[in-house]
Amino acid sequence: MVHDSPMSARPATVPGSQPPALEPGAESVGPRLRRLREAAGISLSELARRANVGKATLSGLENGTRNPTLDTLWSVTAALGVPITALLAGGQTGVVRGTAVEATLLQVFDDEAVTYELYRMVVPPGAVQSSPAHHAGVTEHITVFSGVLRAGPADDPRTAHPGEHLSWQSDVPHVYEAVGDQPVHASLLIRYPRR
Amino acid sequence: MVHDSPMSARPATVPGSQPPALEPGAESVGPRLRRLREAAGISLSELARRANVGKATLSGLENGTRNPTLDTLWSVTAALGVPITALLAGGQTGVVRGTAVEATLLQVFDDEAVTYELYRMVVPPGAVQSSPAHHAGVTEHITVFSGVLRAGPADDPRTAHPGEHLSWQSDVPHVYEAVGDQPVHASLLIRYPRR
DNA sequence: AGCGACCGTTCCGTTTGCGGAACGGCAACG
DNA sequence: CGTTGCCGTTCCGCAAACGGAACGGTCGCT
Repeated sequence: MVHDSPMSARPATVPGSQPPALEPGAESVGPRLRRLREAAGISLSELARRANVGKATLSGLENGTRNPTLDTLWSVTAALGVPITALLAGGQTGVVRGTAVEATLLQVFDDEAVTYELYRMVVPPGAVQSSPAHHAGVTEHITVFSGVLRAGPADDPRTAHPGEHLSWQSDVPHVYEAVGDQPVHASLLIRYPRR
Repeated sequence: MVHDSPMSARPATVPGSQPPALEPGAESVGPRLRRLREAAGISLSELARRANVGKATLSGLENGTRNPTLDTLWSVTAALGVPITALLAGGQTGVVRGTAVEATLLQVFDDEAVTYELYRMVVPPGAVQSSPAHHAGVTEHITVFSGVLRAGPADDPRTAHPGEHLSWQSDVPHVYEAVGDQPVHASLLIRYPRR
């Protein structure tokens, strides 16, 4: 079930989400494609030829007047020799904001009986983030990049310095807090055993 | 930051690249979407409702009988709260293959004085991967997803079960090995303090 | 100048992805 | 039982993305 995101706030997938025209990240696809093509030093016509797509398609894609098909994206990025994520990454990662932390969803792993969500987390100094209990069996794993983090179960938090690791069962309320006046950068891995 | 990707080489952009039907990675989008949706614990109809797409679209998408529009992909992944790359990634990231392990570079973090490389690692059973010493100060952090891993300094490896964590100083030769006959899936975080 | 090659855009008929409305299947109720 | 509710699939008219063929513009060359 909707494994609650770490900060309990869902990424605002507003129920009545009505994309008015184009998605936020979509409009950047055109410019990005154009830059990639020009970096490869080939013309629009040439790329269209190599990718086996129409020049009209490519033109419209670069100018943002078309809503390309996945096939088209595969063809174009393959012909450019870049991963398809080069056009799509970064724009719309799931960002979760709590009162004190900001976490960006980087990857989701689905293994046989477990789902892992990997976040990149920043905890600014001067505030404490409390997070309610998750479902039973959920564990969190943090590796600190920089700063000093105090985190864990609300009644028994622990401290980690850069390069160190923390993990705990998150079926109880837990907290995150930056120690000192430096923000904490860390990776957060949440493990959800599939019920 | 411009962390040069480890494999900056162009993937050969075959001149006569003629994609016959569907691209190699495209066929995996359907199953991946289905698993993400089921991991979120919601029905097809429910996801269609939240994403403002037709059930027909979603059904066809999961079964691989449609060639979705970028708009559709944005809507669906946004409603799931995952980055769009969760459906598309994996095709062309930097893959590092050793004699026994295969690691996919997911992210590079450059913080003030440290660089982190985050890998997704698979260790097949029946072989031992030896890795030479890195520079001083380099540490490795592993979280096991599935399988049982035995890894660490060559003279003192330790064992980790699913959900458990290992870390060690990797300035000495170290090893990775799957215990039992199941492959090990894990995340590997390597920390390089900037000299 | 004229000519040819190529550029990127626009027009247009065909193809196809799109959402809405059915459909059958299944489980939970009265 | 019949009814209700939701599931996932299939049918279908419509909007739109598609490739091919024009188009005007800008270079080199004769």
